[in-house]
Amino acid sequence: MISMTRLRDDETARAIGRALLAWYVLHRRELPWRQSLDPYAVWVSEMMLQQTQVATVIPYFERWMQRFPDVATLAAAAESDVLHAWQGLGYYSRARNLQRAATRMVEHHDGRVPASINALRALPGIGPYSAGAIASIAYGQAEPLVDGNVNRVLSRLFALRGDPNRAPLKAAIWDYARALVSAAERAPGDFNQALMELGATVCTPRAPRCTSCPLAALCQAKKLDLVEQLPELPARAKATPVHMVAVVATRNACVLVGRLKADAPRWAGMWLFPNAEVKSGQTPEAAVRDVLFRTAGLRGSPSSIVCVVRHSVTRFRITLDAYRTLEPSGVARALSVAEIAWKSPMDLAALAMPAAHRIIAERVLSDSAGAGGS
DNA sequence: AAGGCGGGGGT
DNA sequence: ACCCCAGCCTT
Repeated sequence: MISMTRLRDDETARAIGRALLAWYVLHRRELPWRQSLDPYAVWVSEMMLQQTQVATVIPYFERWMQRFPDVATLAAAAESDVLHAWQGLGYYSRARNLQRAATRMVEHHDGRVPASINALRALPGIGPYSAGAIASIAYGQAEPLVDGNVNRVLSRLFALRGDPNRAPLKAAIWDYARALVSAAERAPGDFNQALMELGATVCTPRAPRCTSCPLAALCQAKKLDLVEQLPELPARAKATPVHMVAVVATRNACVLVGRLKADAPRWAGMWLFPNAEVKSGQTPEAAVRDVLFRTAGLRGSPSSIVCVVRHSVTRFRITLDAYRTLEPSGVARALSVAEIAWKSPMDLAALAMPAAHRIIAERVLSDSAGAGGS
């Protein structure tokens, strides 16, 4: 492998920069957030791209920029609007952090996205990666960044053994990234984007396209036939199956939904159908009755299945059975939620719901439209 | 249906 | 320096 001391003042770093930038000019994808270097747009796109792929992000980004075109608009927005705009992207703390950071920018940074790494790092939701991305892409500073793509590209390029997400290799990769971006000082933002673009489109996790790679001649993993072995990421734990039920309680052509409390561990402030895990030894029907009573104080039993939603989140593979419960008895009260409401299926569209519950809501709407039309 | 991917925050 | 996080896409 090429040592850091060699790389720092070596022609190798400049050769890598030249080859990568020449490739990037020809192969960069035209993406909405690349049309301007507005720091706000760069920041929003980076937050959206953190755990979500480019193709998914594009329509969200465009809607977001229409709805919240600048820091001040975002800071002043209602949280429910922010969550609604983020709905479907997942990991909703990203959206809440975005708005919290916007508020701080209004209070402490003259309503602008700060440029210094330290000021960026102090903002909620901005860690080492995002700070480097904003500083280099939006402000042209020679700051490094390391994400999953960079881990993979540099692990291969320099044939680095070990887990890139753990010390000591983690620190070494940041050092390599810093040395490389410093050697590409004329265009640090483009260099960093080129590194990630290469990882996303050529130096892919599986079946990398080495024959199309501008760095193939310099790649130590290719030379040593280690491309498929690197990076050395640990195997993930297997997903745990979880069985859950959701209740679609109906009354007067409306359905019952609850808004989670602000301190809920996840989906805080969002709207969900009453739901609970089916504990071992418990029947789904019992789980439905139980959660309907504990959430809203209503008594009722499931009559039919609305739909079954299968989705995976982190290390859980969830099967969510949605049960229709007709005319439950009692007056709905917000017991374990911040607010409980009967909504017409059409009105559900205005609420911020996580993806699995949005699927149920869409099904409820299409069922009700079918019933009304027949 | 199963497997793969990831940056930030909290401890 | 860990561990955890409640999604989506590809195979």
